[in-house]
Amino acid sequence: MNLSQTTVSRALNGYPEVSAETRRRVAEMADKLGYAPNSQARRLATGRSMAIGHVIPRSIHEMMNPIFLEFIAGAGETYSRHGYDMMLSVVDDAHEEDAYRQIASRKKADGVIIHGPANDERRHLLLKKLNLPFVVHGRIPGAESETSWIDMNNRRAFERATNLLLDLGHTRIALLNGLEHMDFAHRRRRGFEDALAGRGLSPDPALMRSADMTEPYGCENAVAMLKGDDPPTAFLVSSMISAIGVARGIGQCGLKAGKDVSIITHDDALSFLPNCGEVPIFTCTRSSVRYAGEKAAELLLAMIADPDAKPASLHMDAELIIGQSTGPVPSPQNQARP
Amino acid sequence: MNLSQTTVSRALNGYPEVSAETRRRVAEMADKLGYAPNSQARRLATGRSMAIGHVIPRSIHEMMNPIFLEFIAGAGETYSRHGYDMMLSVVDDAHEEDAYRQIASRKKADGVIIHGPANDERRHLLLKKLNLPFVVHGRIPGAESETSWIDMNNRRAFERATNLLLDLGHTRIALLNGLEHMDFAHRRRRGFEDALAGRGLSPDPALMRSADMTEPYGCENAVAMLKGDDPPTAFLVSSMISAIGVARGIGQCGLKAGKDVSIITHDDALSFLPNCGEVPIFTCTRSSVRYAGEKAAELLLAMIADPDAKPASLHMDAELIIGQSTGPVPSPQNQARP
DNA sequence: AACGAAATCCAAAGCGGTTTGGATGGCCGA
DNA sequence: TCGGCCATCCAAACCGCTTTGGATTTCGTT
Repeated sequence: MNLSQTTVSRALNGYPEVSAETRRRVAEMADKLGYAPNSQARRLATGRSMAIGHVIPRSIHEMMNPIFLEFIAGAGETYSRHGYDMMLSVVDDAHEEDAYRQIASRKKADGVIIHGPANDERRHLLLKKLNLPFVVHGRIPGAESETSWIDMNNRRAFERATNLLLDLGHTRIALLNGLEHMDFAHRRRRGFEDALAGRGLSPDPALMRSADMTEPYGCENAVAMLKGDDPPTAFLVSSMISAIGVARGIGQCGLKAGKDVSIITHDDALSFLPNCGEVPIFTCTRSSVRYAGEKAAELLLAMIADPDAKPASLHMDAELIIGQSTGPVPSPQNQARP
Repeated sequence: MNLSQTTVSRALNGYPEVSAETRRRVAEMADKLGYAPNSQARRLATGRSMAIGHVIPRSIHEMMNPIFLEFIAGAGETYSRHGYDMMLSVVDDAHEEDAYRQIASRKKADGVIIHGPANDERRHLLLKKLNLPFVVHGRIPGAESETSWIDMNNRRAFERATNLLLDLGHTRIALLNGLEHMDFAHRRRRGFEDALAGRGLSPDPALMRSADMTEPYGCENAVAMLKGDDPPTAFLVSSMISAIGVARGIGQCGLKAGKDVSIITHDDALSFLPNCGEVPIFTCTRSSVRYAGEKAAELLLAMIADPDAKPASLHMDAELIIGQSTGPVPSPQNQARP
């Protein structure tokens, strides 16, 4: 070859100061030799780490679940399409701040994604101080205009779902929500309450729960409520997984979902829990969390490419899809009781 | 301060050639200034990337599911405890090889984990050629002794589970397996068949399925089989998620799981699908995939620390846990039919 | 009191790229 | 024929750390 390091670098990186012929030769050689620039060296020289960080606390919370993975899968595709790496840090809850500080001071990533913002979120303040670009998956209450985020309209989705149940004649509607110190769950609850208020109804605390969205959570609470006096005729559930539990609970009580008791769940469109077919099993509000991951990544990469741009955000509406799990409220005399 | 770069580096990295007093001063200063060595520079200088790669194909396969995430969570903890980063690459199926090549040639990671080995696995050959340390989660048939791996005893687990069902009097046992071109599913099937053979029974192809382990997969096949002639009295299922589907299907047929029809499932101990309590919902073979992740990471880090060490492996046995979903085979006259 | 070993610390040379500021040569118009 | 302008290519500086090989100081010994 007998070419300088400069020329090789320029040829490989597509700079114009190199002839087409030379570029071809370089590419050919690199291919034959299996050469690719050492990424550490390149990162050091350019000052960009070409990586996006995701720090996830170790605790077994809602996030550490398939929804999170699906988001990651979406984001990961976008990253690799743009030549970025994805860096995951699984840390002790107490060291979450440290993790961000390390990413910033050691320049481990060019930006991060904030997962699962809480009602009293503070991570964004730290990240601003650290001057680390970030995008929020969800929204930070009170900081909507000064941060970049992507979120679905949780309030509206649950308002619409509740209205559907009300239209079907249900008035005793139970809400099995996620942890309400998380922003998304908080909004869903507001949507639920707003819809009830719109019909002059007030929510019954006995029919509202907030916890990690496991399967048994759905089952146990469904059974408890259905066996209580004045049981609900419908359930509004925050996750497919819990909804499956609710369905099981309904079955345990000798009732039939979609007939004796209605269910509407939120469906994150998880790959291993398909809820489709001609008539999906569950009536649901659906929003692909994988798509959210893709978009969040795009947003973040754009921010990194143009640091002076204003914060951007994407607000998506969930679809309301009718499935087999909803029906009109049964007339009292037909209403089976355990 | 007025200390040389050399001294600072040594102080921070715990080398002995620096006095305790100086080390203290350096640490203090670093803390006050929020200084931490740039990781790219360090990686370049040391030649070690201090990262472990996980490449996951984009396709929606069994891996891209909560089980994978749980493994990741376990491994991630171990990594961060040892100062390693975790690098995830989500790539197009066709580019999986490229991804490994890049990791090796650009020195993006010091080692990788192979997920979901197939019956005709080849990735390990490439990695050997690339001289990239790796650990297999699962086993590569025919390469057990020359690779490092961690696996549960799939064959034995399903053999024991099948024997339990046989002991309860079941002879019509259905197997809803994962994709059998994957090693783990292949082994589970062998366990199932071995147990049957041990009692002089031969498996009925009409009662065996192999597919992605979704919820509907469980439900649809359970319904189809139960409505067929000569239906099974028990199901052996490869995943909790599908098992939930099976339970739903059984309910749809007007039968009761654990009474009319038995279910044993494999339980990966996923956080959002707890199957415990005094008497777990499902009788299961259980093995924590999160623990597997921790151990795999430890194995790999050890390999990296001592490249000359022989391949090591960890073979774990699953627990067989009795839950509510199994019972003796119902006598023919009591056997409800849809 | 002189000497060698041990304890500390430092200057400078990598690590493997990117980028800056020129050098070189071919081709054009005057 | 010659100066000027591109089009190409190159030498060297730099990115921020680790590590090598020495220099300097301290201290126990004889």
